[in-house]
Amino acid sequence: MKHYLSKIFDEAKKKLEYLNEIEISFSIPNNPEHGDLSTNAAMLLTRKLKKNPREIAREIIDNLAFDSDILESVSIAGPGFINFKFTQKFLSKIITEVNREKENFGRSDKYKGKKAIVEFVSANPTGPLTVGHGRNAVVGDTIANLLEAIGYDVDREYYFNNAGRQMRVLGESVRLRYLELLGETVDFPEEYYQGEYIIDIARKIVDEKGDSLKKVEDVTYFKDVAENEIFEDIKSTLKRLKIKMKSFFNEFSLYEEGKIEEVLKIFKDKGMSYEKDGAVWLKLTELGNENDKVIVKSTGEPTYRLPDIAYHTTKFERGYDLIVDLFGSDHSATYPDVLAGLKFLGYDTSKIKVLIHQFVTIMENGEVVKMSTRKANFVTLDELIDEVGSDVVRYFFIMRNMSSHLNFDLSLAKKQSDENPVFYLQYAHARIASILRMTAGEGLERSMENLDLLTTDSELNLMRKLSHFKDELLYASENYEPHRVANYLEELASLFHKFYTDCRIIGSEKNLAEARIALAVAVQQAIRNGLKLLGVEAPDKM
RNA sequence: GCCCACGUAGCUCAGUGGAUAGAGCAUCGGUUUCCUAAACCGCAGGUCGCAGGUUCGAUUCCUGCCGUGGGUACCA
Repeated sequence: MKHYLSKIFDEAKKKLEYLNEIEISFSIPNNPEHGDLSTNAAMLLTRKLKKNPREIAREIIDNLAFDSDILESVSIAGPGFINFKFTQKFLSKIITEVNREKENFGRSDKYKGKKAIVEFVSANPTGPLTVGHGRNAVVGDTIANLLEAIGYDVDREYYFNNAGRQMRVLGESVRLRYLELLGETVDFPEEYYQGEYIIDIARKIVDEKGDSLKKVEDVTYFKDVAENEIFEDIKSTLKRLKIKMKSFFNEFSLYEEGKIEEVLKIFKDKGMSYEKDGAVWLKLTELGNENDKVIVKSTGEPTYRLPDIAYHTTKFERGYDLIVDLFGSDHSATYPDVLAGLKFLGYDTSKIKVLIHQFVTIMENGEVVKMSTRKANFVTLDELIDEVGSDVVRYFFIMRNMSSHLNFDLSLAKKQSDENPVFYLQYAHARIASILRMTAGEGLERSMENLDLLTTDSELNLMRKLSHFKDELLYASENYEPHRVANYLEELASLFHKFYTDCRIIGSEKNLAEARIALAVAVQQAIRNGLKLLGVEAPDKM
């Protein structure tokens, strides 16, 4: 629809020069009585032309050469909107379009040939994924799906660090629990990992090695076992959510390949770093940031900034056109340093899109459940999936704008009742499947021959909604706002349920019934395609 | 203190500078001889945190204030 309007406006620009001076956009009016699409072009020109916007609108309309088979009416309304109402004939074409494109309906090739990398989850293997990681995992995977839907070739990457202090503490935590299981009295420090899973890992070591490691003080073995166990657990959780990473990038490889040294040397050679108090500092103030920051500690160990910068240089070297990083808001302070460093090294940081999602608050029985990996009192993502299933988990994490705090009501989610919006969507899909089973039994078949019989408001509104699917997906993808897809699908499902109530199929005249089946099938396809992008099942029966 | 988000109906939240600010849940009422009532329809519910500013027009953009969360480490 927008495509057609852009076309006739381009024609009009030849006659009305002033149309070139503004950006003409079309939006969907809130009130359906205002037509299918509308533009505020005339209002934007009031100042420039010093004329009444309604007069300008009149002039624009007089210069629009439109086909009356496509546009039913073009009218001026309110302060100077131009409203466009499309014909039934044009609207119903969407049904044949869906039928033609099937599982590709909604997708586009706008970014075909471009390569993108989406880095997400990136939790270090120190414990099971928590509900907090869940939001990151689901949002990241869905964004990757959306980028693929608009043509990108997308790689999903998980970045992690299995060296450093965190992991030493992990190894030591396991060792102490191991000694405990062997009957020794140990003093287990509060800052160590308190979770039950540490004891499970220690028990496994006891089972396999008995007390042979009792005298071993080096934590390497304990650390390695813990890392493997935990990583297997993380991977299985991701798998349950249907998340498949292309690669797991280990920070350690940056040291092995000399990337860290390389970057450090450049900073040093170009006078961008200096030593103070035994540490190496990066002159971030010279790059426009607030404070200089340490990149190598006095212990000789780099802070996360240096490997992060080195890591990102590999993303550039790997030739990506778009580099998406998804972090929780607790990382919001780290990326400006990394970007500044990369910019200094000469990389085009406009290719990097840093996305920050806000925290998840878990509510249970009206109370906030506090989460911390180190302390024991967290809800794991796995437990959550056990309770409500992968579909509900994915949908709950995606249905809100990532910039808003997410209130996850555990008691409600556990209910698995009809209060849950994901069932509403799935039910619409299942209901159509059921209709198709029933109508087939009646000898009715989908037909594209008489789509002009679809003239009631419920039918027209459904066709309008379907017509917007592609634009909605493109907008959601380009703006990294996956929750819009969920919102759109809920609206589509709602319109379908209304159609179901208003327009019967079995019992209607044959041509009408078969045209309605065609509409229902198109809706089902759109819902299925949308749910697929969200990673949610589209069941045929519920 | 400073930096980044957020603040919309009782609750959870949509809302692409536009027209009468919407949905779900919760409350109350209605709809089934008929393709799944996991649905549909209706009632009620709002100083869009507060105060300024820009604009023909601001929930939307800017500034200040208040509130919530996060950050401000030689933790990540």
